[in-house]
Amino acid sequence: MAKVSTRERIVAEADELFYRKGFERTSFSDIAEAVNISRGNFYYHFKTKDDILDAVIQARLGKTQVMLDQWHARGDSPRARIRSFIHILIANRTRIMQHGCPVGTLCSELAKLDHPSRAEANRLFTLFRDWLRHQFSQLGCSRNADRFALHVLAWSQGVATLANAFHDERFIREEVAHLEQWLENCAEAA
Amino acid sequence: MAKVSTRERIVAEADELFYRKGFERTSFSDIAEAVNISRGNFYYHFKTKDDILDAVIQARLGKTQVMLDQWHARGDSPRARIRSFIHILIANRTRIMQHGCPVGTLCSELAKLDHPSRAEANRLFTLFRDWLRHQFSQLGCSRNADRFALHVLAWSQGVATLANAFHDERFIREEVAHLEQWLENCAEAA
DNA sequence: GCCAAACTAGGACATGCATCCTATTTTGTC
DNA sequence: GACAAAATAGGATGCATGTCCTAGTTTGGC
Repeated sequence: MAKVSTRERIVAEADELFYRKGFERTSFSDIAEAVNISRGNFYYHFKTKDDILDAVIQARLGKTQVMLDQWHARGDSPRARIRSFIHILIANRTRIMQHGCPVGTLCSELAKLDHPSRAEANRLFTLFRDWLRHQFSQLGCSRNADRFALHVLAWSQGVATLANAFHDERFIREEVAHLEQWLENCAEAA
Repeated sequence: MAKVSTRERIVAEADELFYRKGFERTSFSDIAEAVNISRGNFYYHFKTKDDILDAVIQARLGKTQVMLDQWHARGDSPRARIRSFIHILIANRTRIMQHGCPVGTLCSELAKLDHPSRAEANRLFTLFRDWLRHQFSQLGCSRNADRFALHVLAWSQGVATLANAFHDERFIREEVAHLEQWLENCAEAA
């Protein structure tokens, strides 16, 4: 059965709404309505809106870690794992074109709000960064591992931002191909 | 004298505040306080908050066009002009690390809000895109001009997003150097 | 100097929001 | 089945915000 707790449902719906509408634009009523509970009940599970944000960030961190672990469990090569990362852009293209990158847009929004949880949200970036760095190291790019990691991360972010603005799927595919090509050659360049 | 009109001051302060705090987070009171006029006076100049946003976008479009024109007036080569574009990242690095790219963050925010002025804000991207495409054409990359334009734009966006998250100036400089290097070679690759 | 038009001030209003409070229902345990 | 604890409902509260309104002040053309 594995009944989903109310708390988990709140976090899941908040996650989705924060992604689609942004953190600030999402009200308690929005989430309560989505979860189908009363607004008052809410405060039994979370004291403040910021608490929900924290829970959402933790949930995203957890889900991301699970995803990365799964890629490792498949026994792929480091290069294939990096390719998996790049391919998130393709897999999630529809939503990225609609709402941008979940990580990038959240971090940008919290930066503008100068929100206390900003640092915690940035850990989502750090998680990918560290993971990518590790893959590049295993690929034999130890010296440039962190630079390459940031490079791939930045590239993905840029693609997501523009894909969101221009709603352009072809652009995503072209840039992904371009980035994959770079990935094939980067080991030698190192 | 060239006395600055109240309207112009409103637009200038709103521009700045929208950049620093985001559109939604910026209230009428914030702008009124910054301009040093009463909240009521405001509505003599702008009927709604959205009207101010439109004015800000138009102002940004105008300023951007002026900047591009100036680069042309200097008589630089197309490649040097593209380099000028890339160097915005360096010139504005402090603010980018604090608040991100003014264009990217605005477009992202309006996308999340599903705001009517979203398309108009995207014209800021289009302005750069068309201009970059033109430069690449003159560089002899006609076939890939638009692809390259989008590529440079995306790259810059990605750098701005990560620089904002990680507050990392060295990263900006490295990526700019990297991008300049790409620029030197892209004509041949075309 | 007069007068209409441009401009400014500041309070009023309705709305939406995060948060709080209290009363009621459900659930787990003995 | 009793009872405490967990969970839920929904109204109350206070505050900030966008918008409106009306009354006062300044300014430019004659």
